[in-house]
Amino acid sequence: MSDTPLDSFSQLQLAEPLSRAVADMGYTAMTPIQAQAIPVVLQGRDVMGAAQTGTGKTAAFSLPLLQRMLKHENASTSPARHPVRALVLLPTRELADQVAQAVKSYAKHTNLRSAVVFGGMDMKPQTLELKKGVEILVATPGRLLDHIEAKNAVLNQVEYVVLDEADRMLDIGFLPDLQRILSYLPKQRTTLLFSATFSPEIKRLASSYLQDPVTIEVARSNATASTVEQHFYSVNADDKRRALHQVLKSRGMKQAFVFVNSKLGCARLARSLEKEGLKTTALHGDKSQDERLKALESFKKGEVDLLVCTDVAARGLDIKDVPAVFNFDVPFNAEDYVHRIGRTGRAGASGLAVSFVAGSDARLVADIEKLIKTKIELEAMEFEEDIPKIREQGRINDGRRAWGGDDPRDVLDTPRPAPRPQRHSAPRDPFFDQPYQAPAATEAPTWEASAKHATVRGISANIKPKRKVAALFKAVAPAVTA
DNA sequence: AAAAAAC
Repeated sequence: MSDTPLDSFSQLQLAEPLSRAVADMGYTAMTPIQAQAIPVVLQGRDVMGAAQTGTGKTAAFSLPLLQRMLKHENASTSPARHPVRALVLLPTRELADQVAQAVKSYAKHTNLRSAVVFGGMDMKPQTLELKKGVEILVATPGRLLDHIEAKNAVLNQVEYVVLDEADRMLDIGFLPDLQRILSYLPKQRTTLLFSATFSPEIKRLASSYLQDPVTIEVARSNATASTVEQHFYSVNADDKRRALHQVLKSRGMKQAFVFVNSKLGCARLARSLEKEGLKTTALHGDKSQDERLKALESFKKGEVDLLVCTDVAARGLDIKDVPAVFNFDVPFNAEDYVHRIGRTGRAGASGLAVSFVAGSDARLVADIEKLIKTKIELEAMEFEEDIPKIREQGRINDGRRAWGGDDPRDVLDTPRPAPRPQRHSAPRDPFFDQPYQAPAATEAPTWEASAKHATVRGISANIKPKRKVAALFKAVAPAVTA
């Protein structure tokens, strides 16, 4: 190989059917991960590849694999005319679907066949395709094991394995299935791991699955794209929905991902945002696969503006031109923050990532700060509808609690009165079923009340417009962790 | 604290 780095696909001298496919897609220049990974994979080496979200990892492994499969005919004397030679594993069904489509388009001028199998869909059509024979199989782990055990998929000829979102595939929830799948594969093979995030522990674990790997790290692993503008607003849990409305309006944003930590919370939020007049759909793992694919499709087509979702949508989904990502809840894992906000600002586009931070999220925000090695400034959210009121009363403090935390009684462990039993059948969840209504001016909390709240936890009642996470954490942590 | 992945 020459010492000058390659930067265009034409320099790779890919087989004609592949360079034609690349040209069809309008690609000319390679991204850094592609420029570095493709030549290494072409040499047949194992790879652990880390690159920021949205920088073309799929092409970085698909193209050289296809190239090698074209150049090196399967020499085995297997009775199967089309044994599975390459296996690509992914942690979610939607992602498997997406990667399968990409592989298909790169392979469209070749004779290589590909198929995708994932759960939630009828086994039969997948079985038929597998029986016809495919060289490239894209799959999620559970359904693949079903097919292996039903002898629909025979993997003893596999030459290449790709674990996309590798750190997720190696985490505790997936590892048992993954190990079982790998036990069906030949020991002698090429293994490729790709992700935007690799923790040191995962790197160590990963290396036990690789033979003499080449580590490729484009930018720092765990880095967020520099084109994404990130904000963290300290918002009372009850104010998150109107904060969402306000940011969308003030930034003139139309489409956005809205991430929520639980499936139930996801369904509820989607429902109330819909009632509040936003075109919304929900994507989470309690929906049928049919509904999941439909939700994603309608978001892609722009039929809905908001995709309210759980972390099922955090990784890999490549939807063009989504301008914003909201973390309605701060994610439990800092890695997921990197992946979530990676849904915007893809392929060099600009993007906005807004996270709503409640008081009990201080630790999570500190974790994110550490992972992305970036100082996070917590910002106060000023609501437009409150500004006249604030002026009129001649105060800057609008009476909201100094940190957007849970009820202070929770923190202080004060017993609360039991909720009144409902006499009549009430809506299942009054809070989420009601559209947000601005409180009447007379109901505005007094300054005294706010000062009392604030002194209770030792934070100045005068909210500074920007506060550091560290300060917040220091103030809140003892009470929360106690 | 949850989600994801098989029926």
